[in-house]
Amino acid sequence: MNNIYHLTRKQQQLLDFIIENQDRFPQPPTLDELCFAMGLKSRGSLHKHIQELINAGYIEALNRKQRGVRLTAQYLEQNVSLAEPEQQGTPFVGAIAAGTPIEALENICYMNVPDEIKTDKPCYILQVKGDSMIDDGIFEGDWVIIEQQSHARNGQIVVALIDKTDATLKYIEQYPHETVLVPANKNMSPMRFHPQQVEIQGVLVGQMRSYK
Amino acid sequence: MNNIYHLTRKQQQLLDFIIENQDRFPQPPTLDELCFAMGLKSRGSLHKHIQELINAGYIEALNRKQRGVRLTAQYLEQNVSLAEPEQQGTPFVGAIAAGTPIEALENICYMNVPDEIKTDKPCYILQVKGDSMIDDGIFEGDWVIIEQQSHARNGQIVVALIDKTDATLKYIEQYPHETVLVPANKNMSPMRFHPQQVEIQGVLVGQMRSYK
DNA sequence: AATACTTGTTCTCTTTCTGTTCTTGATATA
DNA sequence: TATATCAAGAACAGAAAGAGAACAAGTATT
Repeated sequence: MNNIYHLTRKQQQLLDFIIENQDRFPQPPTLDELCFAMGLKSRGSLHKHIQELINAGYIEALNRKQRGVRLTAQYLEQNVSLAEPEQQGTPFVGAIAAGTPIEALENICYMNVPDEIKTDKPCYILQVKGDSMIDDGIFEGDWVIIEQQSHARNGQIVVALIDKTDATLKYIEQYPHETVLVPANKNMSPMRFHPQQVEIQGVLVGQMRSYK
Repeated sequence: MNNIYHLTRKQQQLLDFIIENQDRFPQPPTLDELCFAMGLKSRGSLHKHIQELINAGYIEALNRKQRGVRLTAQYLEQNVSLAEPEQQGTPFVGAIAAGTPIEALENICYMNVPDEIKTDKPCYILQVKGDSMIDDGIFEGDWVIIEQQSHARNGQIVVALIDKTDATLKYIEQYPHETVLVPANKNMSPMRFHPQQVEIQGVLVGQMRSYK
């Protein structure tokens, strides 16, 4: 599978198509099916491309076997290794303040957050406005890393959306008949809501601050 | 790829364009596509420039093959190696506590700290023991990112080595006849030293914490 | 097992696309 | 003025791509 083998446009296009649609076919497609799917009228034309992809090592030789168009094992390996380092980082989506909805950034940017302060699951970053969590060492301007999830355990710090309008970062205590959001600020009081009023948008997993 | 070939303005411009827009083309662009993208009307004009870039070693020779304009493998390598100088991350070297020297880790590990909480200059990471900076939101177990330097401005938070034995993280105030290290903890008092006793090992530029 | 059907393979022919070369003229640069 | 740089366009040759026919090997049906 040396890359001295340069694919032509159509060959690349065909390869992309096969890769993207490999799940769509319960079994590997016939040439005719592939033709139809790609808008070609002649198997012969397609076959030439297939042959080149075989030579290039992307798909297995089909040797007259029917429904033989399948990607090479080697290629699949190579492909996952290529696909992995696509991590562009954790999205920094906006600012969160007590009492107002999340201010979304017009253009999301991505930060390279170390694994130590995030999780394997989808995370996003918010910048903190206000000082409702100041006693816990979360200050105005800090970034918080939030794991996206819709439930939480009591005592966790969560991003909570209240009445579908106001987002806030608070400790959460959930009881059958009420949900309490507790700030970490001795000048502020816990807020009590009906459980239906509060929607959890994520759980705090990390925090960071710049002193520059 | 010797630079004895000095590129003309237009050639350089073309090269820059290709480099910047290589993601925009799903496949290497044809001369026509490049013409259109650059606002030219004639392939012939473009071709001469391409030819020079080939001679200069930036672009693969296309030898009548219709596989479009693609950058040389050598050039790409050289380019990424220039752009990303093997950043293995910021070294996490140990823990810092008030009153004892830095506990060095036996094997240093590296973290991928985002640019937002470090600087361009050499930085390292310490884990905080104790609560001498608790009023400033730096808690036990937090990581602090330190820019390595031997001087600081008054009011900055520094890693200070006292009498060449004890390292500590404190605010610093330097006067001609004494240096004061101020904790951010209302239960602790500022400590006063002769300037010779205190050696600055770095300045705080960032902090991060895990809630996992 | 014999049959018809499906599907992969090979071939030729044709059309379209794309890199290459030239010539001409315009504009800048020394 | 002389020179280098650049753009435009025409013309050409080779490459890429598609259509279709004919064949052969596999698969399904009876």
